[in-house]
Amino acid sequence: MAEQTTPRKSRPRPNSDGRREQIVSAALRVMISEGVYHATTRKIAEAAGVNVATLHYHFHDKEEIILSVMAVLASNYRGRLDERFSAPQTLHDRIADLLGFIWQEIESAPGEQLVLQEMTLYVLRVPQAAHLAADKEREIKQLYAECLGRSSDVSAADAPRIAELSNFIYACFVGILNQWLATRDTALLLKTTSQLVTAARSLWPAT
Amino acid sequence: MAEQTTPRKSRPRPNSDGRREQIVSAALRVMISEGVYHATTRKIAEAAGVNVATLHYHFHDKEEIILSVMAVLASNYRGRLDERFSAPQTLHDRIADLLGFIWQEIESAPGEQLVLQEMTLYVLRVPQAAHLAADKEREIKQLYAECLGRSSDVSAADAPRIAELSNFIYACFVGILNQWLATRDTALLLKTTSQLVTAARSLWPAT
DNA sequence: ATATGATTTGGTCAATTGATTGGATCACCT
DNA sequence: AGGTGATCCAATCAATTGACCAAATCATAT
Repeated sequence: MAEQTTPRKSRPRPNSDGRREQIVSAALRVMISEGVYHATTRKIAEAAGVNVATLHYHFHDKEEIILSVMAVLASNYRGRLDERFSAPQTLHDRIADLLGFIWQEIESAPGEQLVLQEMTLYVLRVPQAAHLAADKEREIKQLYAECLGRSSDVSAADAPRIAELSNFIYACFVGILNQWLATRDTALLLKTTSQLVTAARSLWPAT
Repeated sequence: MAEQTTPRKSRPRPNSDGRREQIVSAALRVMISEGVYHATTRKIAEAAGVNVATLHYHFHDKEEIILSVMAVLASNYRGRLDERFSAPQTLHDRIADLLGFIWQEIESAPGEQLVLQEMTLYVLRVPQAAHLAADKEREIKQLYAECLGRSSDVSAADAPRIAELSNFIYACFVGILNQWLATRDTALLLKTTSQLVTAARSLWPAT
């Protein structure tokens, strides 16, 4: 089995560098165009330009590929959210900015969002992977909480209430996203999102 | 092909009454325990106690069975929501009551809710059935709007704003439901739902 | 250059899948 | 009783799928 995290080790190896990433990337492309459940090993291999057996050389089985795609999606999202929101801002403004950023993420890659939703339901049916759904929830909520918690007018003592607010925003926006995936009604999404901004602000009475 | 809507016609038939319902019900049971994507014709036939070929006698193909299950789920939901909310009530109270009712629906049949979510994503990958996802959205929103619109302190002229409010409540609660399906954290769902009640009320300033 | 181990490949297997066929069975009519 | 059409079933087909194997290929160390 190949190592994926450390690109170079003491023992030299033939050039399989980045092959896992290449396969995972191809798998994501297939999933975007055909859906998680129709992403077969053959389609993935073809999209990656490698033989089907090569998939099983770098990955134990198909499920490991799927879960790797999920990890990559989550990691990408985390990265993009992290490298933003450095300038000081009031909570009031930051709530609107955060939701605007999330919408921008969706608009720029709607296929990935649909895959992410499919993936969530997928892991719920795999007993040994079901915890990944809850893990993803917790992680994203944590990111939102950090983002909102660093607002200029929020103190560290507000952390618990910020966590509650972040959870509310996250949970509700997932629903708005689901609605958009089903209807592709962008005007409606923007309208509902602005309602969510208003509602979220109303949940934060000044201390 | 058998007729499903009219149980009795002028021309008499052998005893296949209710066979479609029997098969659809078995399909739903399989989907609840194994997921929409793992509901094979053989498992459905076994659960229904009939031969696999009988499935194709009553249904054109497997997809027709799946879509029938979706129709049944939506119809059941519509029915249960409709036969409630007859007593007069203020909008303030009705918002909380509606969300309480929805949670009760989920709690009493969580498996069906997961299937419904899977079904929504399923139809989005079937071009000729993708419109069903948007249809479902519109229908449920319509139900919520009717429910809230019949509040004692709401006039017919408020219809557009009631529609907006209903959409907000529906969209957000779908997100809360998704979170609960992933985490099964009931305490969190109740907390977030009460936040949604507060937020929704704040979106309705008295005219 | 040759050996060595990592990597890739074509070919293949066993299992599962949705769907079909032809005949058997049933209820009802004359 | 015999006919008729609807209904059901055992058996099977063709396609797809995930996984595996033995041989070929490649990169590097010696």
